[in-house]
Amino acid sequence: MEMLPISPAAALDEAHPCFGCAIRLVAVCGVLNSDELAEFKRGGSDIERLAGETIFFEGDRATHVYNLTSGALRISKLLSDGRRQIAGFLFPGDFLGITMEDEHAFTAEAVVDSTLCQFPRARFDAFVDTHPQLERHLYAIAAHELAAARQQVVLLGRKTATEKVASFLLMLAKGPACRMPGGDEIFLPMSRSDIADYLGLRIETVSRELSALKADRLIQLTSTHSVRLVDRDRLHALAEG
Amino acid sequence: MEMLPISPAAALDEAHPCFGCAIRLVAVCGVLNSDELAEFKRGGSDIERLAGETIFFEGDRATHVYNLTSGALRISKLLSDGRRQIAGFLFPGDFLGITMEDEHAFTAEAVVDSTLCQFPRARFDAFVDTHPQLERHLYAIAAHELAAARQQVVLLGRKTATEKVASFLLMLAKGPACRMPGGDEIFLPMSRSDIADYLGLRIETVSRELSALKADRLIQLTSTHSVRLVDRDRLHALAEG
DNA sequence: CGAGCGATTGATCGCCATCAAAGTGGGTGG
DNA sequence: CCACCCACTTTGATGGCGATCAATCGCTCG
Repeated sequence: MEMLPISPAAALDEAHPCFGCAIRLVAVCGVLNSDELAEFKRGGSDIERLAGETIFFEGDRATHVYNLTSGALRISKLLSDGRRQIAGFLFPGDFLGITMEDEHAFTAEAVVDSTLCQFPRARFDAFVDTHPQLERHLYAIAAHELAAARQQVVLLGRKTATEKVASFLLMLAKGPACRMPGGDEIFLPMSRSDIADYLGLRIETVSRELSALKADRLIQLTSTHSVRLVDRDRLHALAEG
Repeated sequence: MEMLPISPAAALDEAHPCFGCAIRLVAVCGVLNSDELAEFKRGGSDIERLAGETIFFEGDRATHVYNLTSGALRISKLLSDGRRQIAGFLFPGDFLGITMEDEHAFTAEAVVDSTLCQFPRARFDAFVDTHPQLERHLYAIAAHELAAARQQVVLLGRKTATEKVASFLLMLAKGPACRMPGGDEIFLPMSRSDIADYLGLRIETVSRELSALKADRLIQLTSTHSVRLVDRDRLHALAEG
């Protein structure tokens, strides 16, 4: 997910409800000025979810929209026999709730302890109606998510297990959310099971592919939840077939 | 793809450039009134593409947006070794060109002889800026495409070949574009190769699965490009695992 | 230190890909 | 009008990648 074009937000007074919000500059609210932001924020509330807890289930009425402020989420869908597909991960600054349907088509859960900024959908829609730049921004967000979803379609439809895992690591490395302080190390907040269900594989296969990349000196497994990318060029070559 | 909520468009004078446009009521331009539509149309032009011809290639600069007026399109991506994934099909009324990038990420080609309404992107964007209801509509379109792409993610990541083919047939049956005059028959404008590349399968597998569904009396293959859905309930049961 | 869960590694299986060949149908030219 | 051609589709035989079944490892927490 790339940085969206954002109009510069004004500095906020310390008393402003969004003062100190780590994601204000990249999130959907980043296009609002100080007064607009204050009005916007009054319509919402902060909520927390521990790792594994649910924001909403598929089939739930889509009563709210959300902005992820810290942590990580997964959006997933279950088939009747328990097979699960994860359609995406969300990181701080990401917007949750793009839909035109009454009911959510996917379940949203916290991958790790997370905090969100929550808004009733009706109020959010009304606010958007009066702020065209927000409407524009929402369209840009939807377009980005569409591009990401179609990339995942290519990955799932035509890539091998090795290519899938290499692509996944490079995708995380590209976004700012999973980069670790040092240079080439990335943080994997999600479990092997989450990775497998995102890539359309089983956990054993993910584990084997990671081990194989390690054996080939393309990566180092610095811990179960962190990976160092040793040779990005060869990783890219692998990822694109 | 479901019908979007459309404000009723006024009847058009016979001299109006969009008079007789078969898709005006469902397309992106459907939210415009007669005068707006005339202004909109002046910025665009009609183009034709024969079956197999390209609208744009992945990597091309995204200079235009399009509205499909007749025929069918596929949007696809090639891996370096020639593997192809089709990310979606477009039918009359569908909008082509949702992207925030300079370059198209996918190739768009005509599945059958097609006609499109073409607009320079800059002019289109300017027009959208002055017509908020159009912006809204674009957002709704993007949200729908996102939902469709994520459905395809689930299909590609977790469904079996049988489930994929059953889901595909039901998807086409749901949209109005492929329904044939009679009740349960649907028209498949695309080749087996297109179907295979959409479902992440090979053409032999698609053919075998269709034959198996026929043998099980769930469908009839009325011709290579048409299928009669005999037992939708069992088809649904198959499609959802 | 032991329990328990997630991750890794190993052995075997099955679905779908691949390789191969025959069938089908639409279009062209004789 | 008919015969041929070529591309697409269907059907058949075999193989490989990733799933499944199974066992061990290793970390965290009580």
